[in-house]
Amino acid sequence: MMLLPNGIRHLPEYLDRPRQEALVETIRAIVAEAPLFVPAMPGTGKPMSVRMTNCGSLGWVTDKERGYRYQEIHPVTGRPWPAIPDELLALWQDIAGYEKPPEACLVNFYSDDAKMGLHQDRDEKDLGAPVLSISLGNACLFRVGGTTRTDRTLSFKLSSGDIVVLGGAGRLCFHGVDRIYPATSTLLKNGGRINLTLRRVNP
DNA sequence: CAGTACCG
DNA sequence: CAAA
Repeated sequence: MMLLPNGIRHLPEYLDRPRQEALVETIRAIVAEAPLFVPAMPGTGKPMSVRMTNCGSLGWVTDKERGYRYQEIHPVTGRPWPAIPDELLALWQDIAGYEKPPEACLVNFYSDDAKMGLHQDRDEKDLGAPVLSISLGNACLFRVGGTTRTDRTLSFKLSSGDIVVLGGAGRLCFHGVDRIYPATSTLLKNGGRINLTLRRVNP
């Protein structure tokens, strides 16, 4: 386990290849039920480069008019999100060290040219629970900073099967994805990267 | 500002 | 507003 500044935990190769493959199949089923959508920035409506969907009782969404929020239904289909699969609930039990289960699992799909700007996860009412992030597919350059945007940042590579835990002092740290490294994994036949983010929303 | 322009 |  790699301990980074602010107590952020990096668990390299936490998931072996068979577990990664099983997760990808599970995600395929979720995406079939809750299709990927293009999120838009609040105010400007500028589309983000990632596509996303969710599973869980709540999903994180954003659009021009209403901005960042959690809601119970898919913004395009209007249906409830699929349930969080047992394998992810088990992962949370094993790693998060938090009594209540996650309510939201954000599924972000990064094409090989997608990025995610530095941001904080601060839309959850329960900031005591950690945020658990799972990487699948092509590697990425991940960047983490401190709790203000101007704090110095540290960049490192995340590979398929890696898990990052933002908890404790690191819960509100700025973080983002600067680039995807194309063709660095054979897990996803069509390339790209999937990130799963498990979060507890309500105390 | 979960975004991006610009410059060196 | 800053890193890359």
